[in-house]
Amino acid sequence: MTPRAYHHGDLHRAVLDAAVQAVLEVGPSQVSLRDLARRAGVSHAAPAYHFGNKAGLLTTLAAEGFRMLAEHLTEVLERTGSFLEVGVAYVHFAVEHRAHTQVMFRPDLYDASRADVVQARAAAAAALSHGVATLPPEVVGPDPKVAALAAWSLVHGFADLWLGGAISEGNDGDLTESAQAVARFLFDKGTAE
Amino acid sequence: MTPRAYHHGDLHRAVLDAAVQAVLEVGPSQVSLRDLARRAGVSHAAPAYHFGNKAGLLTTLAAEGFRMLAEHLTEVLERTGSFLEVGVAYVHFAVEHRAHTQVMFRPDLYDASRADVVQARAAAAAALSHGVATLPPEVVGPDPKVAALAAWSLVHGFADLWLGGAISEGNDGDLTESAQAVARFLFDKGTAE
DNA sequence: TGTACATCAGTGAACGCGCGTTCACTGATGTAC
DNA sequence: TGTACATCAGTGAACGCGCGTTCACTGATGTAC
Repeated sequence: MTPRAYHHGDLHRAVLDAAVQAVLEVGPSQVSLRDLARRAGVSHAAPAYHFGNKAGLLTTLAAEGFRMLAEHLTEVLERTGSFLEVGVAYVHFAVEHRAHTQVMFRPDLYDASRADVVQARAAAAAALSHGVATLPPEVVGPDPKVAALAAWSLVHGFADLWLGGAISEGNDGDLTESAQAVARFLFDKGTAE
Repeated sequence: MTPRAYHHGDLHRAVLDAAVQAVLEVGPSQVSLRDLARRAGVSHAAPAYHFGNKAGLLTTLAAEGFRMLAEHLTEVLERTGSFLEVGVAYVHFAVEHRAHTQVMFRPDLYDASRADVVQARAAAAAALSHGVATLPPEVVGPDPKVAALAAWSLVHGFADLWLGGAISEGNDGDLTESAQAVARFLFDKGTAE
């Protein structure tokens, strides 16, 4: 009943949501503030009011993404206690929050040194490391750092290849299954068969 | 002594080289034909003459990248016979040919269905698969496809994280060493310790 | 309950810019005879 | 060796466009008294 109030209510959020949609449609580098304003139904100058400029907007989106990822991984680890599940959760996150992920790992598009990004990103990395730390020693091997790095590389690479369309071909469909199989390949050395 | 001949000689190559440089400096999505023309010292319309349009230029660059990658991996496999070396070579390629790699795995920027890209890309995938096929059965496991996918995910993810600046922090410097350690983590299950 | 005032949220016109693409053109090169 | 002609490679002016950003503004909201 108030179709176009002067005050939007939560334009901050609306612009971010529009950005997610726009990233999915035109890619993270083609997003324009004017387009987001159009999508949100406000004047073209409004987004700049909330985010300063384009980089500011994408920085906020990246920080949000890392925060969500950290929470997601932590939740899965606490609930399942399985690092395999955490790996699969990483892949799921990337696919389900494709837009955020695409921005997060393209730091040339935003200000990667902004405090909120740095913090959220560290939290996500910590969640992964905590997961690795729960694995039995014979799986982790002599250097936990290497194991963590391998785990991160594996799930990140899998997600990136999937998102880039490089995987789907030979592999028919089911993402979870593929992700699990690949993660198992890495981490089921000494554990139960 | 012929500072500005009307005919460049090999403008095709010169524009591609300029594109590599430009990608390194401003990112693959910010490359503009006019900038490449400037870098190559020709009129702004010249690049379009050779590549049709911007997408055509990037498509050519992607195809060239996949071709080089396929050759590189094949060469290393034949020379060393070690799949571990192939994995490390993949990472090296991504780092040494950062510009090509960045374009190759951003198919929204180019025409991924063009024949030369499809072919070169298949060749690179085949080289990786051949590598996996040479591993002892107890390492590959029951499903060679999964092993190949895991291998690709691992090296690709490692390279992507490295390029994105996500790795260098905790890990001090030496790329080859890190890449080897990570690849060994994946593939030294049953093999010699 | 009412009024004055500060602050917040969003507007819309204007700017200057670099871009992709088109197009008629021109200079250089190659080929046929 | 010379000439005519076709083709190739690159030019430069022009077009229209969407963009980021600035800025004076205005409408709505919140607060002090």
